[in-house]
Amino acid sequence: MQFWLFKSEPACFSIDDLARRSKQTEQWDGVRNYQVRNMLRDDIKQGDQAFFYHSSCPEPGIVGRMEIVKEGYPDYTAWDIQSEHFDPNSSLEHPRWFMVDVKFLEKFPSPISLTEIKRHPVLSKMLIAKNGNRLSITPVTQTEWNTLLKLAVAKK
DNA sequence: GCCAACGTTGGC
DNA sequence: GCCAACGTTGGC
Repeated sequence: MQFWLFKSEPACFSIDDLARRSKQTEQWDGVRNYQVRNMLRDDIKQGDQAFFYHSSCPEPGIVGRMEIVKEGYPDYTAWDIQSEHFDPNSSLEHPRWFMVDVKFLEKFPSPISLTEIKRHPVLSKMLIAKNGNRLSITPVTQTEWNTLLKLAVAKK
């Protein structure tokens, strides 16, 4: 099993939104970055787990945990001319963009803030802690995953 | 294929 | 709202 961190702006889609979805499951659509596309298409597998990160908000940080329930498949919003994610260069024969389905697992009683991550000896090496990082999905190591989970429990 | 200009992300 | 950092675009 591999671990990931998925960013989302809570004003757009928050962990509470995910928890309220039917079956607490939602497609992670709208990714329009090639590095992240490659991860969605090739690397992220069913059964992998991911942290849910809230960005561009008063307190950016990790707010919970989810599971990948469906592996990469074409992001059909790219074919929808009405969608804000429409891309005329993505065709049915050669889909350019991919998405996965995620399922809510838990919301942490208290979020792990970016500030906390940045000053933590282990976590400060995470991509999320580097400014200018543009990737909306990043891999998380086993060590980082365990450390973050322990932090989440400790804050209960 | 280079690279300057531009657009976007995202923390502060 | 500012701006640093990065990705993308497009002229050459």
